[in-house]
Amino acid sequence: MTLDEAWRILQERQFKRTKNRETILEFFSDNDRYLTAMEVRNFMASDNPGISFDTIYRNLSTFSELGILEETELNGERHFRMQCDHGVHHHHFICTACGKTQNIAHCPMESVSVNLQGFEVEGHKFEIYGKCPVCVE
Amino acid sequence: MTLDEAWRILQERQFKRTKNRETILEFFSDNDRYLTAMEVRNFMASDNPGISFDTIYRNLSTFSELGILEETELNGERHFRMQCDHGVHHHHFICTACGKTQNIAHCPMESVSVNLQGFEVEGHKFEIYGKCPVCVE
DNA sequence: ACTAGTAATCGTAATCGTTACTGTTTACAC
DNA sequence: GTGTAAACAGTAACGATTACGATTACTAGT
Repeated sequence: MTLDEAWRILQERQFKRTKNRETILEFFSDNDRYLTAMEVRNFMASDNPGISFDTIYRNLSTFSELGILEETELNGERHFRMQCDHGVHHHHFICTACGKTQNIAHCPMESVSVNLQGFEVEGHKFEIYGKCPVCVE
Repeated sequence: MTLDEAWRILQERQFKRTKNRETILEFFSDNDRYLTAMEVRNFMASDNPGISFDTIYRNLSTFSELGILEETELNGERHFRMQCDHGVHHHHFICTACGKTQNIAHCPMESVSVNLQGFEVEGHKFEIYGKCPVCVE
């Protein structure tokens, strides 16, 4: 997901172009990994110390709903990253040290349907956790 | 995991047999599904209204560490259930309405190693969410 | 450009789930 | 029974998230 694509989506849905949204999107665009709300806040605080939690969480949730960001939960904390691969279904290896991800093309759902007659599947989560080559020492 | 097995593990490790632990374990034994700390608390409050959060979370964490309970995180809340299948590796379908689970024998890790040279894998999570046959309407 | 209307924001407080602290009580070995 | 460490109750603190009233700023329409 590029910045241009993100803004196109926002404009289509009549969301306004504000300085805060620009800053948030640039931050995600420059950091290709999972980030917490607090990391976003700390980054934004450098040129806007009074930034509100309301603003951050509201925008992160909006971006996530629009498919601009993808979201996961690690250790009880929401993490966000720029949507990758233009919405093609995929999973992630996630580095527990730096948040960097590696795409996993294989989706396990193809192999499990046999077990689930009568069940209504709404979603699934497949994530691998560990250290990326940079963080492994 | 039966009550007897749980108590055997606890006695091996010198944990004391207390009324609170009995109540907690019975609750999990009688409810074959994922439960929250709050559900445990509400159940215990019926005969012990002054039950402390400390007691509940400490015991749930202990049981989880000992492999008596298994634990997952759903919507930012820790959920616990009695360990099933005697520790054999497996995954779950989890009903988002009632917390009931269905075992998934297939583990996707067998199919992904090719992507992860140089990565140090520490763990993984594969869960399917939806409605069980009882909760589907 | 000006203004109105509404979306977005700030500042702060409230909420939720969880963890931590301090005496007091209890289980269990001797 | 007695001693001792574990477990507990009661409560406060904590971190992440959500909510709210008042203010500001985008954008469309004139």
